[in-house]
Amino acid sequence: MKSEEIAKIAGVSRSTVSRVINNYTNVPDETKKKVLEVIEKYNYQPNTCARVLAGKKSDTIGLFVVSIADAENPNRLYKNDYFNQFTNAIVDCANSRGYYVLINIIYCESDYSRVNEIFLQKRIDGGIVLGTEKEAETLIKISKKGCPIALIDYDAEEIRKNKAENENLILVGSRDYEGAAAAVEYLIELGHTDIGLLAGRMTTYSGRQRYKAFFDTMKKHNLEINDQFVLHGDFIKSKTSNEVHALISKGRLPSAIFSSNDDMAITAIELFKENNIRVPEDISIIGFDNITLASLVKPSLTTVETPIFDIAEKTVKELISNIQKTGKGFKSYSYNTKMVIRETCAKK
Amino acid sequence: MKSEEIAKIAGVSRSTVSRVINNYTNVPDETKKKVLEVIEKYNYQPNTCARVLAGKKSDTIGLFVVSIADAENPNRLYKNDYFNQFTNAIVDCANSRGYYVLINIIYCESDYSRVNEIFLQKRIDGGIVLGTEKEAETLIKISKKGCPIALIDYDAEEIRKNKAENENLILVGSRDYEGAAAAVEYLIELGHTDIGLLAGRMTTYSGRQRYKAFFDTMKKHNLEINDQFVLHGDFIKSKTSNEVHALISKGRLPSAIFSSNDDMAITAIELFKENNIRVPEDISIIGFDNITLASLVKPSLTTVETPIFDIAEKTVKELISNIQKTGKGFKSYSYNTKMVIRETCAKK
DNA sequence: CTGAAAGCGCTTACAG
DNA sequence: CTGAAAGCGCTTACAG
Repeated sequence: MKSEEIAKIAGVSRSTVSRVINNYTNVPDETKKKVLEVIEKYNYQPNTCARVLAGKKSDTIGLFVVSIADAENPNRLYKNDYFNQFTNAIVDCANSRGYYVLINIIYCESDYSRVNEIFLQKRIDGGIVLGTEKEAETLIKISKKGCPIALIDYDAEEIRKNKAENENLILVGSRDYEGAAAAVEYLIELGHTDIGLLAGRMTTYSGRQRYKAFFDTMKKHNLEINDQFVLHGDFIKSKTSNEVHALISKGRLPSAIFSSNDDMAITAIELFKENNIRVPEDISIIGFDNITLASLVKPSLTTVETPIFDIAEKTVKELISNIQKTGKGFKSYSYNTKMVIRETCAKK
Repeated sequence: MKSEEIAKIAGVSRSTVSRVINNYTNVPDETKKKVLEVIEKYNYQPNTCARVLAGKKSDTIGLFVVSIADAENPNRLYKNDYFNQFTNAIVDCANSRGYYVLINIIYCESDYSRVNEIFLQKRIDGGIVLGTEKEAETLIKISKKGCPIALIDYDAEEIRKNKAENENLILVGSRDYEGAAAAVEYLIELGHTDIGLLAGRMTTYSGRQRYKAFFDTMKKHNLEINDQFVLHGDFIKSKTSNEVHALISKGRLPSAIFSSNDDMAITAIELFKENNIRVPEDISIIGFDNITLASLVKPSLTTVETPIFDIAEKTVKELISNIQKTGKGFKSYSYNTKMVIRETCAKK
């Protein structure tokens, strides 16, 4: 069924059918009603490709999820709760605004070229990149060519520096520095002085912010940091296991650990338990993100909540506004985090 | 950049450029090389919509995830680990075979019309429906019109009955009846005779199979079933809480419970713990699915593993083969489940 | 207010 | 082996 057939049945021209579909104001109610009835009756849906080719938008957003999981794990992303929540929230928000979501997983640097390809193929009106802060230059270049792009968890300051003129770039994230600082302050308030760090991946903005906040806060309180207690988990389960194992085998432990995300915190807690190190009696630990799992593990994880749903919603909303040119220009938004106190931290 | 410009630069016609792109065999190597060089140099990507309009496939698969989560939860799907794993596996498999995935969340019956709409809009070449076994008739009707559709976790027998002539339908699932029967057998072997059931949603195939297997296996061993011990959690957390609460308040408990999925099992365990009922000392519990969480909760959950990745991979593979017409006809595949013994079941 | 016509960027018989 | 041309199903100036 195509618009021409609808036109014939309704006794009008294709132009008029098109005007009705596209909500032109200069179609008399009667004509409109007649056409809509036929459309309804035959369950007609305009061919999206023909519309796009004729100049309409595709109403499709590309979601590019950058996997940071272990390369050796064949199912990779597959188990990352944090990304899953984001993905669902984004799909949900987009769908409810009448947008379709084309989802892509990016495993390696060369996969970034897909972002550009998909834009060039005219498959999408805009893109959201979620994950490690890689290839920012590539993405900025694409956005400068007129493709609206939203970046989640990228360093706004860094990008703003010389890209302020960019009209198609949106940055959304959370104030992780403040969140991480609050977490460390909390441990200090509990009386801890010998605090360790489970650091995230330095190629991510959040990884760096949480790292920096840890050192700054410790310094602010004149607390020394034992190099042995700075573990590089890189947001990866296997690396975290290795690092925590190494720590345990050295014999001496900090009295508390700030972990740059929940996944690593949970991995660490598992290992501590296996080695008869009690949490929080022997060691306190605080995570970051408040993933679903955080409230379900035992002991439940004290953590800092990232407002995933708010971030996702804002990202979708602003991206759509850029696509429709209702709002333009470089935009950057940052959301507050929130401490969620549960069972893994005790007084020293 | 369009094919005509590439043609001009390469000194050939649009037709030839198109032939190169579409891998026609009758293009001499030299011509092919020349054209490919220009395409490469200018980073040309053909406009997908123009290709589709001219008769090509869109190389896009629609993924329709049916949410069964609590209606009152605004984030709904958002927290369902089981679906997330499926989604990721499907995207992963499709991407690696050169297919794009358009993802949609279906919340209510009326959302099913979107499946048809998206096909009619020519946005997708095929669709995968994942979730509760609703609206099978609607979906079968769509597939009969020539749209390849794959259904995950639908009742093959039921559909096969009078639809064997359907060329575009694929069913993939797991042998849940056998898996559930094995789980109940396991509890019986441990010496349990007073076994309860946490039943899933009866509108799902897996919900019914797991339910039926429980009753059949109990009967096979001449074990009585106490009506009070049959709880209807419907795969929903809040309903499960209510049912388990009611059971606990009645005072008498079964010595073991077969739960139709891990989510409900984990919810139940939480409640038992809150009421000082020890798992597995006071009550044994076995789940189904082996979601990520199952190995992480304490005590870790004994369960029956559904081979999510295998199912996803097979679904994508067969759907693509139907799209490309390399393999045709009604197809139905079923995968074996596997017991994963952990810590939540003890001898009676 | 509305129709005829051009055009979007491809692919593919068709003819040579 | 290859180009000119028709056609895919829309939208939108243009003219009336």
